[in-house]
Amino acid sequence: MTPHADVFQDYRNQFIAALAAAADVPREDIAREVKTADPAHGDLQFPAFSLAKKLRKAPPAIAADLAAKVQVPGLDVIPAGPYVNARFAVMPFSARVVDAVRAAGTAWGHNAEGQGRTVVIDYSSPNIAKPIAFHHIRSTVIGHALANLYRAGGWRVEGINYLGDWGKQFGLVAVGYGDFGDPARRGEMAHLVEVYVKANKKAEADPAYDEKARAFFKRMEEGDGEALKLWREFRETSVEQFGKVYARLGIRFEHMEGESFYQDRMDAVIEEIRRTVGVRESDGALIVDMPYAENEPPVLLKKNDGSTLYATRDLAAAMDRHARFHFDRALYVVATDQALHFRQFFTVLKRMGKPFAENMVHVNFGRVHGMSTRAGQVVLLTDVLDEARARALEKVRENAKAGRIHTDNPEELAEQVGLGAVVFGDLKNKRTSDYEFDWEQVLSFEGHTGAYLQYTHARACSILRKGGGAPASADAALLVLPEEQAVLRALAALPGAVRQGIEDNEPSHVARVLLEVAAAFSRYFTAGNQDATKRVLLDGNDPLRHARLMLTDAVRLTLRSGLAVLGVPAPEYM
RNA sequence: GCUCCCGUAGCUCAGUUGGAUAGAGCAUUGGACUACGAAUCCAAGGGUCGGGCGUUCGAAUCGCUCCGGGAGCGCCA
Repeated sequence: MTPHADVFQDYRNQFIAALAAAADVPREDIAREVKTADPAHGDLQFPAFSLAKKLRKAPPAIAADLAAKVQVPGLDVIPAGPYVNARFAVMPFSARVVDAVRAAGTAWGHNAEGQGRTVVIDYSSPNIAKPIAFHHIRSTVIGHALANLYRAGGWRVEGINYLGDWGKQFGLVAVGYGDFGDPARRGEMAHLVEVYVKANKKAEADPAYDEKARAFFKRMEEGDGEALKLWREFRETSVEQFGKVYARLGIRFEHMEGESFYQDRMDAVIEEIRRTVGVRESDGALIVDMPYAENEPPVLLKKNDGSTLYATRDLAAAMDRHARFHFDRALYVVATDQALHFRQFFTVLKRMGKPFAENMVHVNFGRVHGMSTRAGQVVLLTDVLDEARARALEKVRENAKAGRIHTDNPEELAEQVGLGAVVFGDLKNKRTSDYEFDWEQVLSFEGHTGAYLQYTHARACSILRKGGGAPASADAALLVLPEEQAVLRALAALPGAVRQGIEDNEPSHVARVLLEVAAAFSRYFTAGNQDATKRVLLDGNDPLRHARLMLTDAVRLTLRSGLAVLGVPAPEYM
């Protein structure tokens, strides 16, 4: 990784430096204003309005003046009204992009800025014994992509699956098991979920039943052997099931933990809070004694029966994680619903005098709406993945029959395509926006979907196979077609998307760039249908053929690299 | 009721943190396979950026307000 692999950023920095020197103002004043331009105008634009007051001149005059002074090799600078526009000259731009991509290979887009820093990412973290519905895909897939993203940024990543394996919901399952349980289906996750749903419903209607569940959990906290034995068994069943889904998604956590991990530290944590912030009793419960906004609920550490709550366990876990990993950043990939909890939880840590609380972030995401179910039940994640695989398989068979593809393992390919559709479907939008669940949309392989990226990647691979692979060297100066220049610009955007993705904890930045790459390359290779001179695989030993193969290889590498970050498989045939 | 988030094409969403004529996909209509594989591409129609007021050279983006939707608001996680 050379420090200047981000070609786009290099040009931008040079443009800024030249403008600052020409206008005799601090670089920061210019840097704020320089944007990527509409392709019709160029690659970079600087609106001169902000200098008008300082220089006491009209913006168009400033732009004209600056344009005359700014000289950067490889950058064509043109004044246009109040704007100073700049366009990358075909050379050296083309050569720099192609060289950078091929030097980095499948690590294209990566950087080393996080070197020596550690991020802890709490993601997926399902609640054991609660329904594992489709919406769990969000924390899992976003967290996984973030883990990959930070690794691509040079960070040390400690991914933690922090199971919700402690709390009243276990009491509900245990008590409910007596009434609704089927011993023959004892080891089935789906059965546990059924029991939970029924017990939860009953508890909502009957306070006495809820009380029984609470009492069971209290027994767990007191170390009751029989209660813990049942808990251990249910936990085991759930973890086993989760493992299958994670394997399918290609996810491996550095740490598999759970709230139960901290049960024996509750007293010490509460004692520390008592010493630093203060605690007090309220309606029989133990709460953190600090100012609360009107209408804001207090942070509860213990219920009136003495058992603990998740806030208490989260506090213990946070301190433990900092002690273990000395993190520079800690992410909690959890739905927006829990915003209040995290705000309070971080506030308590700050009041306890923990500076690391400043580096903790609630990476929130929106809800999944409209989960209209087929049989009136929750939509399970595995159901969606199965359905996606089934639909992809139809398409694979169809294409194989038509002679378009040859694969010796249609099932595996279908699984990859189905997975790509579901995973990418979740990651392509900003994580904070709500998610509209729609079978047709989630399972779609047409348009700008996961399959689109995979297809484009497979096509690039196909062209390379037919063309005898990527050449050792070629002349990038020959890549003068507008279609080729558009592809190059898309490729050059990946490093910026990775950096921005880390800054915003937002995988969709990478997803968007990949769509741009695929769209630009798709336009390019279908242009060859109409106009044979635009094809990659020209006859003979044409230098242009070499240059285009090299470009195709760069596309292939960019898609592979980006898809890997998103956790989407990239098959070579499709 | 209070707090926070959201409202952009018929539908699902982008919109470079205040910059030039608001963009994609789906759906609709028309077109491109004897072709580097059509899970693709091209074209067309479709917009008072929820309404109003304001801030300034400039607003989908910032502020105020109204309308509409969502979430959270003590012993669940």
